[in-house]
Amino acid sequence: MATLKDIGEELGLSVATVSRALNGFPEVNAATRERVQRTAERLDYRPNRSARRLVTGRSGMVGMIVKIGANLRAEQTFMESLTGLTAALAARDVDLVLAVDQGADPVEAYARMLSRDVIDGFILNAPERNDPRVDFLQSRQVPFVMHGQCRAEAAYPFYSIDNIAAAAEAVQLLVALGHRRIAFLNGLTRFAYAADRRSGYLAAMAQAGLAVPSWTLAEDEPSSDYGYRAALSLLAGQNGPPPTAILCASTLVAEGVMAAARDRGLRVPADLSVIAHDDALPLLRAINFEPALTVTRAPLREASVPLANALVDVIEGADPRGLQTLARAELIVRGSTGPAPEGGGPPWHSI
Amino acid sequence: MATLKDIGEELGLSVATVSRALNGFPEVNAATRERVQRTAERLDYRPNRSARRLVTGRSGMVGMIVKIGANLRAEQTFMESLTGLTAALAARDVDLVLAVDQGADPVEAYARMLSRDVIDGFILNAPERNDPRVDFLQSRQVPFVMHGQCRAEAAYPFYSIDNIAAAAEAVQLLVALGHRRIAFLNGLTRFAYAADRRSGYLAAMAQAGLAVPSWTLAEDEPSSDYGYRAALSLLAGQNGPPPTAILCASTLVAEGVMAAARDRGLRVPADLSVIAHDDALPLLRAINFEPALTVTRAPLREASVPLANALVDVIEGADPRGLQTLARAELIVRGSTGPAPEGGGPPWHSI
DNA sequence: GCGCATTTTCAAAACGATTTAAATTGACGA
DNA sequence: TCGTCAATTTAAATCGTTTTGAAAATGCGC
Repeated sequence: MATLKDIGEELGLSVATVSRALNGFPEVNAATRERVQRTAERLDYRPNRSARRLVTGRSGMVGMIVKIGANLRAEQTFMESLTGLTAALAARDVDLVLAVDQGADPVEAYARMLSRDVIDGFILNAPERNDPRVDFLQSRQVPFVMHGQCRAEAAYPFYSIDNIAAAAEAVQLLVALGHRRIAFLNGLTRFAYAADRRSGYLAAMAQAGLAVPSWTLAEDEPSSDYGYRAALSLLAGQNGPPPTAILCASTLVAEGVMAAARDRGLRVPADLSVIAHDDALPLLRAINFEPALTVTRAPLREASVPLANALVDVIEGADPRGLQTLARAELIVRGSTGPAPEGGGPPWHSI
Repeated sequence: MATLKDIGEELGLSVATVSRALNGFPEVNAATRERVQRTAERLDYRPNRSARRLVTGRSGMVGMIVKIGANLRAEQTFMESLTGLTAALAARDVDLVLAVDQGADPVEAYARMLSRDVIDGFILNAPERNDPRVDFLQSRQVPFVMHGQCRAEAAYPFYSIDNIAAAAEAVQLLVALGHRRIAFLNGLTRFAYAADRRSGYLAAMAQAGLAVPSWTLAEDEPSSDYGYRAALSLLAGQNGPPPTAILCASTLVAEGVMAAARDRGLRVPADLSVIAHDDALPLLRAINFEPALTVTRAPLREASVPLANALVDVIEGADPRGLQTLARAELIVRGSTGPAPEGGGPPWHSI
């Protein structure tokens, strides 16, 4: 393996100059830099990370911890994130070290990884409200980037979509189509994304002057099964008149809802409109639904590059406040939403 | 952060002695070692990994590459492996670097990771027959450990279960129960595990003098859906008399088979015996089947510790031939297997 | 008390990068 | 000719460990 010394000897230069030339320092002669770069290329030079780390204190590795659960969805979205992240990090010359957490304590896995002393920073995902990992890492002064939370006062970099707006826009579309009874099969509100969507849904409903009885706002692990069961229960109308539109936490949930509608002999969108949030996972595509699914679309993979760059930047000392992105989900109207049947019927009453 | 020098100064010893004392070299006085260890403990000394690596030339990181596909099963088993592996590697002071491969070339992702020059070795899983990764890594002299293949002449460490024996034992159990028409819904035989099970199944059938028409030996991605469709087709008996027993590649496949039996009004095990191989994944447990599923059981997670240790050993220069484990699957007889109906009926004829 | 083997310890040299402080150029004006 | 200044380059220190070769300390037999 070629070293700086090898390059220096080859060209009759000191390692210091070679190091500077390769790291883009301004005080090196343009011609010299050119020669150094060419030789480095020819010798297939690659810096020894241990040596670099020994002196800079950085390792070029960031950590990510997977919280393992029984639900497939988390694994799927995790895989999708992973794919993009490893590529985006590699472009910044950083590797991803992975660990799996199966414990009860949410910060223990982070502490363990930190104690191994090879990590420059972390990528956090699936944040809960007041996520304890944030306090922990901040108290230890460990750089990290958050995927999925957008607290305005946050002192750390994040990338998230505007879940409040996404849910609100979905509701507004349905309201414009004449719907008055719009149910929401949300994700678990202990997670920030679901809590935000809940806010957006409630705000938009309130703005349209529509009541939201508690039984029309469900929450659960967003699975197809959940969508099916919850929709059946809603459409049975035991607690009140059934919704004319259902807003779904994910395309998986929508899949279940569509199945439930079919089983009850309802047509989509004539009898029931269905709209979902779409992470654009490859497995279950909204356009393949029958009818094609109306969604608020925000591809998960688009987060990879901003997240990777933000983390590397903040590790290199950048101001986190310049590294906070709040992306918008795109509303894509397809065949699963339509005008409310019979003018939408009467709205629900509050309980 | 305390260093060797700190400890040395505290005790009036040289760093060399301190280093030796902590690393268990025999030539250091027992009393000195004791003193050093106590001081190290007190100062909360932890070796600087970069410094150590700089001199040993190793990084303390091993790589693993996930082949991404559309099938959930791979992700699930991958997650299960990951959990155990990261823990087992951590016990040997090694971290796991992960990358995701979505390309067509099976070795490209390995080459890319190697070129980043931070990896001491690899963990390979899901080997195919004559897996090209083996040749590639051997030609580059990169240490690796293989999960799931057991070639006797292999010059690398591996951990695998005896898939030939597992399939054979399952067949033998069914034969002992009087079954003559035993179908096999195998996994994809381009993978080593499925090729081995196929051999075991065919050998055991031949030994029992039972014919195996080609349509009774299916292969596919082992999903519940595949089990359902394949079982329906088998039980319809278009190609010949239906099997009285079905051997399944996984519990997922068995789930589909059970559903198909139910839909055709067949009772398990009175009309149809079902047996599966069980990786003991947490999601779908064989005892929760109705009736409880007879299986050849080999928990995936039991591979983690042997794999991690074998890899670290071979990186440290151990002879790979001492690091090859062929584990046995445990045959667990539960309610889904029983005596063949009507004495098993006539065997199939060869085609 | 001496020589000699055996423990035990030490100083110094790696490892390969970054970075500080100093030295070397060459150009220019005085 | 000399000094000054800027532009480049360099030697050397540094990071914290492992390891080599040598030195010191110890124990033993005589």
